[in-house]
Amino acid sequence: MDKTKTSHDTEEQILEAAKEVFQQKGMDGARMQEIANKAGINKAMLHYYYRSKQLLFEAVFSSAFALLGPQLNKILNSDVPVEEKIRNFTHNYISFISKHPYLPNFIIQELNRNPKFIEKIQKNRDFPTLDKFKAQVALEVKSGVFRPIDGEQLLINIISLNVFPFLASSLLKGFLKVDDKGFNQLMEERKTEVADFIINSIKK
Amino acid sequence: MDKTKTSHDTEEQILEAAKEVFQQKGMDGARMQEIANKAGINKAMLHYYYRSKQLLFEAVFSSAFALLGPQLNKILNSDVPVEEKIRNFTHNYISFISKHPYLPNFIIQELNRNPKFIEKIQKNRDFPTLDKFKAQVALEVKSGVFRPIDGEQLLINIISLNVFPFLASSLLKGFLKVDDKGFNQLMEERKTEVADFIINSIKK
DNA sequence: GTCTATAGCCAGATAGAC
DNA sequence: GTCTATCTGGCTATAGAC
Repeated sequence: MDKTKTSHDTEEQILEAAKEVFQQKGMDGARMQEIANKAGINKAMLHYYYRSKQLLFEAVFSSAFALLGPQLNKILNSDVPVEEKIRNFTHNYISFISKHPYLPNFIIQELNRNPKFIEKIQKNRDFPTLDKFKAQVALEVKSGVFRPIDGEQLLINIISLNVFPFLASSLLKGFLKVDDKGFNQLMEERKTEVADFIINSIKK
Repeated sequence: MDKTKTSHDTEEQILEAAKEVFQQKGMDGARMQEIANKAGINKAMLHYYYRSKQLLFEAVFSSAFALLGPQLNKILNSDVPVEEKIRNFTHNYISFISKHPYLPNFIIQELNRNPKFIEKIQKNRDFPTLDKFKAQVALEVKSGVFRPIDGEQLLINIISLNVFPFLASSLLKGFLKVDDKGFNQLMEERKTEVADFIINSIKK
């Protein structure tokens, strides 16, 4: 057990604990003490490794955002037809969410709080590009398979239908008067319902 | 200018200022000082009228939530066909949002932070009910006008498509690489695009 | 009802021993 | 690298004069 190994472990434990707390409580609601407790170390160590709450937060935010790129690239830049992309994305999204339940809400919330984060992240090399997806959609429209629809609007629709219900789960649970079990049931049905809904709409 | 009038004005000014600050910053990020400044009065007055930050927050939250009921009742309980409800709701939602830009995000965020709020609000007498809408949809399905679709799922879809883009505006702006102007243009197009998208999907 | 001044607390950050 | 103890500032809330 050399020093490097120990250092690496502690740093990693802090980041894990910080992810949990920041993603559930947000920047303003998070407490350094809670992160320290969850990491099983002292509050002073947080500052030793990350200097300040702000810097620790940014480390968490960047690593959270980095998970989104691959998800979106799946739908944008893979080599399959649009229809299959939609089915894949819709079906896979629930399992992604169950691994990272607080992630979409966290990202959207903190991005609204501080929109300049987006600039930083756009410069990232694996930031997803829309060109391929838009070209695919345009081709399907031109060849008469799809009704006329803008690729960007379609993409907004796909993301909206998949992401929103999890963002607003509390609201929907209250509104539809279902408990956790009932809500999960509805989401399970959406694995196929959403893709059908989209494809019914765009196909001629 | 009697005392009652003065009192009423001050209380109202505080609530207005509190709405702005709480809806932009959330419970944790809001500062009583900022609310006082915005209301043009002293910090002590906030406590004089509302006792604590928590109670002031709850006043803001309740009044924000109360705006949602009428919006949803429009689509759920008016006496027009489903198709028309969808067009009306979709078209009207943007002008509603432009009056209350931070409202949906605020409600969803704070509801996630503290899900017990929903219980309080469900007891409200004008809490929207889904029965009529679900019956209408079921009838259209039975008579063969709509393809088979569950009313609850359709409702989730309608809300998702309309609300999400505004919730995630920062994310979408960065992602689609558009500025405020370009984003507003996209949202303007959605006034008709979203309704078409939904109706194309559900109509046989 | 409205203000100024301040109490009291809590959280982020640091000093310094080991 | 890790800890305990402490500083410092900022925020909610209240006391008390007018």
